[in-house]
Amino acid sequence: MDYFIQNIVSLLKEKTHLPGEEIERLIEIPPDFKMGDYAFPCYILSKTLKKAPNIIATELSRTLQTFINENTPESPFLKRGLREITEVKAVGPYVNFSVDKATLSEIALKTIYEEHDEYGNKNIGKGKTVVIDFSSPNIAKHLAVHHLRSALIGNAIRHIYKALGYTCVGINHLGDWGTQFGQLIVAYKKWGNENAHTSYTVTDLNNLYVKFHQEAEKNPGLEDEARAWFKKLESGDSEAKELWQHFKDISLKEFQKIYDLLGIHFDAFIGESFYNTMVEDTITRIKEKGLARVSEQALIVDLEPHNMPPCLLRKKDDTTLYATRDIAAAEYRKNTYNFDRMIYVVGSEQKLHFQQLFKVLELMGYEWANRCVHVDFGLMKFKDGKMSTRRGKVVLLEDLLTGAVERIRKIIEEKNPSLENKESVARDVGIGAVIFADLCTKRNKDVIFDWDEVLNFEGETGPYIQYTHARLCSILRKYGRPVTADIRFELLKEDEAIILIKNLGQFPSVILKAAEFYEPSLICNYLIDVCGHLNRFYNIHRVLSGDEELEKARILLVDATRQVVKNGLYVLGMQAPERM
RNA sequence: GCGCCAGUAGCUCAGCUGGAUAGAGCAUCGGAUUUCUAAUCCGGCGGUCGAGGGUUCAAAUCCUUCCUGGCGCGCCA
Repeated sequence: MDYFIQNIVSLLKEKTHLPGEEIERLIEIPPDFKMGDYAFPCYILSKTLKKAPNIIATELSRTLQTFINENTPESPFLKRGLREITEVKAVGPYVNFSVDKATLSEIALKTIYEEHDEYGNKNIGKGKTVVIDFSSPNIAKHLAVHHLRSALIGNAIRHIYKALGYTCVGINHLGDWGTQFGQLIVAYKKWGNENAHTSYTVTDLNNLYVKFHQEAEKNPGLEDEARAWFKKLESGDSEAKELWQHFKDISLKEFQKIYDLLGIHFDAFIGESFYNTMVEDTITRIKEKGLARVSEQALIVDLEPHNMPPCLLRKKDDTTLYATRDIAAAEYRKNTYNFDRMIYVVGSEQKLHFQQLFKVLELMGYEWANRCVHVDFGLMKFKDGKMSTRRGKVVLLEDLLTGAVERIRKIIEEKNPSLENKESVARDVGIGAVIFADLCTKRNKDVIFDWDEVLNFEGETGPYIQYTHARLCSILRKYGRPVTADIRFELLKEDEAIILIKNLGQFPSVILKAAEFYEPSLICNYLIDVCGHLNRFYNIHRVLSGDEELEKARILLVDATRQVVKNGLYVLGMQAPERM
C-alpha cells in the first residue's frame, strides 16, 4: 500500500471507527492537485452520524488536524507518518490531506531510480503460467489491417503479464485447417498455375480464394467439391496434404516478415491441423461423459439447458469443426503447459463460440474451464463497411506499415535531417505510430480505419510519446554526468514537478489494472498523461540551469520520467529511440 | 425474432466497480522559441453525456423501456 495512504488510513481508523480496508477503498485522489494529495469522502458517515457530509468533513478535518498538532512529538507509532501530513482541510464533503512533497518525491523517484527497467514489475505471478493465444491468422490470406488488433493486444498482454512475473506462453494458433483448404485446393486445381511450387505468393493464393467464392455463387456444386477435398485432407490423402503444406509454407514466410517488422515473438506456432490427430480422443471423452448426441446427422453437444445454441463437433460428412479442434487444443495446452490461466485474444464476433467452448470444457469436468478467458475486441472497419478477405476488400498490413515508415522518413528529413540511423528510427517510429494508434482505444470498441488519422503524428500519438522520450534522452546526454538519487528533494517544488512525480508513482498500479482488465489502452492513456505533464514542466522550467543542486534534482526527475516512458513503451511492444 | 457490444464537443476518444466544476487530442481561431529537439507548450471556440422513466443525499456511470449502429444466432473460422 502507498506509504501515505497507509498513514492516512491509520489516522482515520482511529477517528471514524470504520474498518481500515473500507477506508483504504474510499480514499481517492482529488481532481485538482490544489485541493490536496489524498481525499476521504464523508458521505458514508452521514447515515450513522445523521449529519450532512459537508458538516462532517469540516468537523472531522478539525479533529484530525488538532490530533496531529497535539500528538506529533510523542506518538511513537505514527510519528513519522503524521509529521508528513502537512495539512488536513475540508473541501465540501471531502476531507483532503496534503502531504510533504519532498518525502513524496523521494519515495517515488528513489524507487524508479533503483528499479530502473524493472520499475512497474511485480512478482505476483511468480511460478504461474499464462497461455496467450493471439494473432492466429488464417493461412493463404494476407495479414490485413484487421488482423493487427489481435497481434498487438496479445503482444501487449503478454508483456504486461510478464511484468507481473508470470511465465507467458504466446501461441499463434494458425488457421491452417478447415473446409477453406478444400476450397483452395479446388480453386487451385481448376484455375491455378503449374508453377505453384516455385513462384506462388500469398497474393496468388488469396486470388484463388476470392475466385472460388465468386464462382461458388454461380455454381453451388463447388462447395461440395471443396468439402470432399477437405475430407481427403483430413483423412491423410497425400496429394491434398502436399498442396496444403505448400500453401502453409508460403503463408508462414510472409507472416514472419510482418511479425519481425512489428517485433512480435511467439513461443509456438501450433496451428489447428496439429490437433487433427487428437480430436478423436477428445470426441471419445465427450461421448463418455454423455455430452454428445447426433442431431440432423451431425454430432453435437446440446447446450440448450445453458441457453446457448449447440456446439457442433462433427459435420454430417464426418469432418470436424473448429470448435472440436479448440477443445482438443485446450486439453493439449493444459497438459503441456499446466497453465494457471489461458487467454484467447480473438475478435468479439467469436464471443458465442468461446462461451460455448468454455461451457463444454466445464461440462467435461475440467475445473480450469473458468480460468479460460476470451479477451475480445471490436472490428476494424472502413468508413463504408467491414473489411473482408473474402471480398478482397482490405488494406494490407504490410502497406500500412511501410506507408507509416515512409511518412516518418519524410518528417525526419524535414525536422531533423542530420539525424543518424534515420532508417532504423523511421522504422521504430512509423511502426510505433501504428501500434499506438491501434492500442489506444479500449479494445471492445470498433475501430474505423482512416489513413489520415493513423498517419497524423501530432497530439495523442505514438510519435508524441517517443518524441518526449527522445528529448529527455537529449537532456541527459547534454548533462553528461551520472544521474544520482542523492539530491535535495525539496528543490522539486513546482506544481508541474509535483504533478508529474505523483503521476510517475502510479505506473505500477496502471500495469496491474491493465492486467486485471486485459486492457493495454490504459497504458497508452497513462503515457499520454505522463508526457503531457512532462512537456508542461519542460516548457516552463529549465533543467540545465547552471545551478548545480537544482540541476541534479531536475535531472533525476528527467531520468525517472524517461525510465517510466521507456518501460511503458516496452510493454506496449514499442521501441524507445534515444534520438529522433 | 432472440442474444451480446457500442452511442459523451464538428471528428476520434477518455471518464463508467455511483461522488468534488464532464476531460483530452484532431480540426478551427489566437498566442509562446537569443536558452535542454516547436513531432512541443498556453489560450479561445465547442456538450440536452442517444431519448424517456426509475433507484439514490448524489447518475455519463446502476436498473428499465425505446431509438440508432455493429456483431452473432447448427454443419465457415
